[in-house]
Amino acid sequence: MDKKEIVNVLERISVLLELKGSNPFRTRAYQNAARALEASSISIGGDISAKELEKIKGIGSRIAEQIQALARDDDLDLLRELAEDIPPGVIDLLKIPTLGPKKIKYLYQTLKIENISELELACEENRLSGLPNFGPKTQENILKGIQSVKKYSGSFLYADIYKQAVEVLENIKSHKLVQKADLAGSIRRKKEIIRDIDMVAATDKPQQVMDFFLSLEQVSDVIARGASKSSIKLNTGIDVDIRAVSPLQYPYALHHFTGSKEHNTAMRSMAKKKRIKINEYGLFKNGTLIGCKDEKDFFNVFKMEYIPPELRENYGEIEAAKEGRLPKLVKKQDIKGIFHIHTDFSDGSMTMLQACSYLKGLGMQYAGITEHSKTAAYARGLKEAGIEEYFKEIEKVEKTLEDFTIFKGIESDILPEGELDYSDDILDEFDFVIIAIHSHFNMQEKKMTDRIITAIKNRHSTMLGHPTGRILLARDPYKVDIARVIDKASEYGVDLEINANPHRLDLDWRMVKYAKNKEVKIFINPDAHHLENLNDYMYGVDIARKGWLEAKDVANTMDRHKMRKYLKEKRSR
DNA sequence: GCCGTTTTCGGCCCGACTGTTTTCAGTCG
Repeated sequence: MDKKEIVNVLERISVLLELKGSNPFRTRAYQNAARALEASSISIGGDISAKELEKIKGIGSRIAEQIQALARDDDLDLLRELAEDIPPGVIDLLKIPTLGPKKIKYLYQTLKIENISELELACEENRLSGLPNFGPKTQENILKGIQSVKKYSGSFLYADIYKQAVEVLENIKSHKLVQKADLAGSIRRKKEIIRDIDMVAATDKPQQVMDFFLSLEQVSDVIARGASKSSIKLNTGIDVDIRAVSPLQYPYALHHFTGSKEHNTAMRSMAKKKRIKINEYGLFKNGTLIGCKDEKDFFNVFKMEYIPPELRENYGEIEAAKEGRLPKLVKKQDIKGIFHIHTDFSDGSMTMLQACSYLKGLGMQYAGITEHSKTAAYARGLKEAGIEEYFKEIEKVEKTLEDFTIFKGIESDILPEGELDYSDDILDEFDFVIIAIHSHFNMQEKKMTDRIITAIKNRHSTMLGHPTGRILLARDPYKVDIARVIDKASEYGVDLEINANPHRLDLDWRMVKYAKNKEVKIFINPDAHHLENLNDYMYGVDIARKGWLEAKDVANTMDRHKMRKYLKEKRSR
């Protein structure tokens, strides 16, 4: 089993233990271990040593052994035993809001409810109402929850809901009693998938702000209404939570509601050792508030650097902030040029001139045009005969634009055996080559990994495009040992792409950090087919930041002269 | 199950809201 699968197993054990009602701290130990393993840069092979694993904080002797067993045999007695006790459908019940492990366990034991459909039927037949601690309201809420899960997946793409979030936020800000308001939660942390929108408002009259919030025209349902905290469902299906606090409490509340839960837990635990209590209202030493005017002050109380929201995942940011070694995260302004652009030469809708003029208008210095290669017939991939015309067009457009460089590129398919689909002679003519998988997704992991590594070894390869092939909320990544791919990319001097298309955001930020540790450079590319997609590179910058990247880690922060030299050196390796 | 400036046992983050109760457990973030 590879690292990612082992992380999944540990998370699964945690969920199963929770459903069994085991010691909650044991449950959390597995969760923590999963995160710790995921965040570590350790490489997992069949011969991984327990000692090596135990060095990771959060992994003790017992779990180290279990990870060893998983890496070696793909098997674990504990998991098998737990899975025998609990049918797979029961785990799905956790997706239903208002339903947690305790209630699920009870329903499973008393009513033998094993999946969502059975639960729905039981609610409709009024079998829940009347059970101890279950009343008519609970039953109704569960039914509502099931409908919501069925109708919406319960998850949303960041790009799809960001606008709605800002719209609601602007509404809140417009209220005369609101002094300050910000987005918080996963959207502020720039997670690729968002389950709900969180915001915090500073006001001296929380009740009036709550009333205003609940009366917004986008509200389709009120989930909770409290004196300082409320939740609503928007008519687009996503929930919004808002918290109103006094202006004095605002920085603490903003930190609290930005999370993540794991970051907060670790911060509180750390604070507690210094006899400081953290809650959403403040930092308290012996019951006395430690004043902070903003989040920067907040971290400063613990002699920590300010931790940007993107990094607050308890992936090592707390230790790094204490030691003053947080990265200076890459910014949108650092990006000097854009690669991975499809024009109407293959399956794009814009002309080359439109794309490049637009980028120049954004202040960019260069573009790397990449049409699909010939195997991608569905996308009108370039046949050998069309390449000369393609180059001529590039040269023509380049001449019309002053101080702007266009690099001649191709997105070359990686064929099933790992070969590229043009001859060496032809590949030699391009300034750069993005290698990528577009077919034969269903391969065994080893075969897929070897296929990609074979392509990485090709001296023409500049970078690996959308490295795992995932489509968020739609298609799983193909089976690939991405850590091994990154190791080989590092060895052979091939870069990796963060595909910034909001449906992809591939490479995943967790692995971006891994790539950084392996000194693999990253290109942030929009994979644009339409003019408006060219701006998507900004989502890629968010992901790069979330993966701890600095400007020097991102290839397309180079100016156009350095980039030309860089690409040339890559070709001659 | 993990961990240690309260160290090898005894803790393990903190609070709001809901729905069920009649003082609180469960869920959520």
